[in-house]
Amino acid sequence: MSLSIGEVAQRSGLSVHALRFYEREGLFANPVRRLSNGRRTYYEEDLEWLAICTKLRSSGMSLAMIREYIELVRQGTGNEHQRLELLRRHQDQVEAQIRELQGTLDVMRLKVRIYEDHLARGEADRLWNPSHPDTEPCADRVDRVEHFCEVTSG
Amino acid sequence: MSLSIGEVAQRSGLSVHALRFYEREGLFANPVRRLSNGRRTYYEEDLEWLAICTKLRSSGMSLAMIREYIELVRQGTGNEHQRLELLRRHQDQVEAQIRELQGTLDVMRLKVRIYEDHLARGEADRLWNPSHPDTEPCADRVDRVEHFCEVTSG
DNA sequence: GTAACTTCTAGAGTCAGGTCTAGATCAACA
DNA sequence: TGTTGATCTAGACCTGACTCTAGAAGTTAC
Repeated sequence: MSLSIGEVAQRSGLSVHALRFYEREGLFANPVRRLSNGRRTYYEEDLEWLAICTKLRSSGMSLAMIREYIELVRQGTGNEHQRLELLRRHQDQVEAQIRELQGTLDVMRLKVRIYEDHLARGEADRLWNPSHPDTEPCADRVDRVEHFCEVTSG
Repeated sequence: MSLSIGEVAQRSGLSVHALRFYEREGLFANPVRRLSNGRRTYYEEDLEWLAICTKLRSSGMSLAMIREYIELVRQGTGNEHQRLELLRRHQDQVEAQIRELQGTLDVMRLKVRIYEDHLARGEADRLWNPSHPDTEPCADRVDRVEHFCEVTSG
């Protein structure tokens, strides 16, 4: 029921280096236990917490914020308001991030479509009329100003 | 119609340091022009590109990828397939990131709700029955295993 | 018993993406 | 004419989140 650092690394997806680093940084809920020979030994609940931890990390929560949270947890009951506030703060950040990404995504989809159309036309042009007059005079400028201007004005 | 580095910094939101850094890193579409006294001078199109650039950055596109893109643009027409592929690659990344964030968000919303309920009950308890038997025996464990377990199993 | 493997600690190195400093030049104003 | 203030270059420094190294010691398999 107890795991070595290597096993935890495998199961959590974190490196042994990262596990030691997280410990130094105070990111474990409980102090990591040692065997009599000095080696670290982990339990199921450590893995559970690490899973949460990496989930929060992947949503962009900083190690500092995770430490803040786990410190509140370590203090025990009575600070739930603070924990709630902390989670809400990150939730707001994540929501803002999603909105931002959605915005960029819309623009990129448009851009991709324009390239696709351009290529389709370009290939057709080459088949029918190699020196088509509508060909862009300066790909660079068209690229930035026409194809991407929605970014700047949106 | 031409702008100093300070003006560009103000309008783009990037620092003068960052602008010089971006230039060194080859992130400008055109080489930045200089006045006779050696000072940089920028044009509208540089601002437009910087706006695009920061949009892409804010969606997590690395400077390396932006450079890759702008290098294709600089090469002129003929590599639209590569540009398209590059944009699609990033689009996929952004989509994956959004899905990931949505997942974390769902979990956090649940967590927040649990804290809210807990606080509501906790306060009610305190009013009616200060030593309510349902009170959690170990906030720490409950916190990790009960409240957050959806993270590990979802 | 010895080779191969894992772990330990302290501390150095890495990478991205900037940020800041020093010392010089240049411009604007009273 | 002196004083701000903006800019220049080269290069050092910073932060966050690891990652790696060296040297020692314990573990496992044959």
